[in-house]
Amino acid sequence: MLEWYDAHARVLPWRVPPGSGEAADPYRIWMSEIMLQQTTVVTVKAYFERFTARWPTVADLAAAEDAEVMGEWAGLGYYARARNLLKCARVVVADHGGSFPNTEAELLTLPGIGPYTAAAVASIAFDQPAPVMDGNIERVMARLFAVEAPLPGSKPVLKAHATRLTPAERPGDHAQALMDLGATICTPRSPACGICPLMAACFARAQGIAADLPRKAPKKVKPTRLGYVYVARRADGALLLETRPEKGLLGGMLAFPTSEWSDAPEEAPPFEADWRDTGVEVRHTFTHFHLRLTLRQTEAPMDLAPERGEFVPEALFKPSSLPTLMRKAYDLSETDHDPA
DNA sequence: AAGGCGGGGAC
DNA sequence: GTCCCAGCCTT
Repeated sequence: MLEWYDAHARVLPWRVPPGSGEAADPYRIWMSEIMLQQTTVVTVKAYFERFTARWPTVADLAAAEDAEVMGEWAGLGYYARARNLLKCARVVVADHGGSFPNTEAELLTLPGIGPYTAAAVASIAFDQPAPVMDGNIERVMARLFAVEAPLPGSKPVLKAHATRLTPAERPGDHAQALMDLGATICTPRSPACGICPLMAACFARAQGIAADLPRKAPKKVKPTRLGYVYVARRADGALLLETRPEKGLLGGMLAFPTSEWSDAPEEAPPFEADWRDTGVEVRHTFTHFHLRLTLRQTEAPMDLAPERGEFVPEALFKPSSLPTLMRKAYDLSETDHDPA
């Protein structure tokens, strides 16, 4: 596995090339692992570059304003990660002298760091033989040992296989090798068994069932929820926006006011006005439901003091600081701005 | 143990 | 449209 990795390791912004002798920066490894949770490498790259350029050290990040970090994270999703990222940076500075702890057990106590991330940081940044388990490695183990029991019940068996294979030497490169393999060869559909370095050892390949593994429990159907979203613009271009509550969907993110989201939502405009029915529907799909928001718009008087949210001057408003649902509403709203 | 929690790309 | 992704937290 390590020979294959030395020859084929992907070049990634947070990765130290194998054999370079360079030490990995725990801050950068941690940052990349948080961003990579349930998120593809392609998506993460640009965010990782922006974050590390703006905040080069954990102390820089710990000193940042909450709104700056949430705005920079906008579009990446799973916003609890951004809130925990900042919490974690502040704990590392306040309680660990600005250096990440170097054991799996200590890392596991930090906000936003669970079993996967603790093992990944311990092995990649600190060269400790902590067995790393993620979706890629689960799939590789299920195929390598032809585990036919469905996920998530089979997780303990897959973890046992991964633990047994974790070497004392270069455990971080071993873990990254398995993840690279899962991402490029042992893919969910149409695995490229013909060029796989583990071809000779793989039981699923021998049985011709590689593409059928891992089996998974059937998923639930996503319901559709409805609602209204209210875009109010003043003559000077300022937009009415609010910061959503810390907990829950899009927590801590900038947003246009909306009604409740349900089967039969009631209108809930942020202030009394002649709200135009634009005839536009904003469609978006979250992890567990589809959403359709009817777009309402109005011109707000300059002297209005809203009870919800506040008017953000045009010069201070960055569309890129909105989560994608709200960015869609902004792009679909009728204005003189260029949707491109 | 189960459910909440984003978004984009591949098919 | 569905499935998947370097998962974590709450209940």
